[in-house]
Amino acid sequence: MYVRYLEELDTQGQKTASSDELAHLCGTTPAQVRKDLSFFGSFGKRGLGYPVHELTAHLRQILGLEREWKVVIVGAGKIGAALANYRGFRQRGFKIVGVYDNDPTKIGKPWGEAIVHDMADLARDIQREEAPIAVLAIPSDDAQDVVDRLVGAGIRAILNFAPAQITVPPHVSLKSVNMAMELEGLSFALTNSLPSRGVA
Amino acid sequence: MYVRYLEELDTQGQKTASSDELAHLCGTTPAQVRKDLSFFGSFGKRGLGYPVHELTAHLRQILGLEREWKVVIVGAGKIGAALANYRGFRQRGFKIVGVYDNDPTKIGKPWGEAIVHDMADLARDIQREEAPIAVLAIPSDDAQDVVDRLVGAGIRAILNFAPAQITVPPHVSLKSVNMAMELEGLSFALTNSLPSRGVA
DNA sequence: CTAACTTTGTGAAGTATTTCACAAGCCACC
DNA sequence: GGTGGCTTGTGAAATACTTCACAAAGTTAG
Repeated sequence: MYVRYLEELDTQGQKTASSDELAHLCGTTPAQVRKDLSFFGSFGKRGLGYPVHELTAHLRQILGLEREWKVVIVGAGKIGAALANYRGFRQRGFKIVGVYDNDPTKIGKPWGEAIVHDMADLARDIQREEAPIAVLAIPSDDAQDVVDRLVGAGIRAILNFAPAQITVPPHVSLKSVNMAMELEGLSFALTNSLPSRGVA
Repeated sequence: MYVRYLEELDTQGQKTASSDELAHLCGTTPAQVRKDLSFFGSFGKRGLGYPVHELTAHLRQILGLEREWKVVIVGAGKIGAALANYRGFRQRGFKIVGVYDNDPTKIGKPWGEAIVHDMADLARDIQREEAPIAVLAIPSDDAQDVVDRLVGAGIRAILNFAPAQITVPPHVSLKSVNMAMELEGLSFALTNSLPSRGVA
């Protein structure tokens, strides 16, 4: 989050930013900003704030954003399509090296800049391309099966959009995004008139 | 999360579930399950566990999932398309009452079961339909503008997919999902060989 | 009915996270 | 070069969250 806003400030030509300013941008508190950043090092100058450009570079380094990550998308449905075309991924250094599906009517068809590959080739291609990250956009029922195959092929991280509980071995990182559950969280907030922080 | 798995158990005809069983399903601990549930009431029977069907109903009540929520989707791009067609929303009681865009080449065109409406009508329709929830799938640059208009029209909750920082008044609930940021989290985990919980 | 076994609900203990508050450092101006 | 006004970095305090551990309550079997 800090990287996002620091890059914006950098583009605008701002040289330094105080913890107070970053806190307002990110919807948190100045103390939180200072604690967070101090965890990784001592980047700021007292009386002045944090050097925007330099701090951005430091954080990008820490987050591993200086390199390009190869990503495969599994599932050529609507969500897969949205993700494959999402410019934000490419902009931020994630290169989509393949889209996979097991639907024979989709395999071989063009798909944006790429074509849809057969899921049967997934394991081979992951190893050949050394793609460490997979984005999962398939129905829940198949999710764990596909994950097991990905893990077997040596995948190291998975971003899961299927609304299913999934398990992976400890050396594989997993993040799940469940859109219906996000809406249900809002339903709870509406039902119980929870105050919002006003920021997200 | 509990609702999701309880519904599954209910469908399978299971009458009761222990905190231990729920914990395994949800990737947490039995103590956590008991604490979470006890926050809302005392639902379980000692020696037996929680009554699956009854607990589901209780939780759905608490979460406000017993009613139907009307939802508008703003932005008829790829992400909007994926969301509009996402069956999970409808299945879980969220009814999409309209899709809006400001692109003249899209307005009036069919869009799944609905047609794309002009964003100019958004405020009027929200008031007429009394749709309390909006899903935002538009470019970041326009996000805050559109949010302000939604708030002005009386929207009460917003699920935002634009990678932008957005502010709303305290009476409006806001949740943001930033897909690139999720990937960046995985990048950090890979770069730093963080162990995963193995579950999500 | 009793005894052995389960499982909840919950204070208390243990961790983790956030906020406070202030010394120390840096800049700018005179 | 000294002084005043900012702002960081960070221990300590406060708060939040998770886990422990066990009495109480229910179930099952004989």
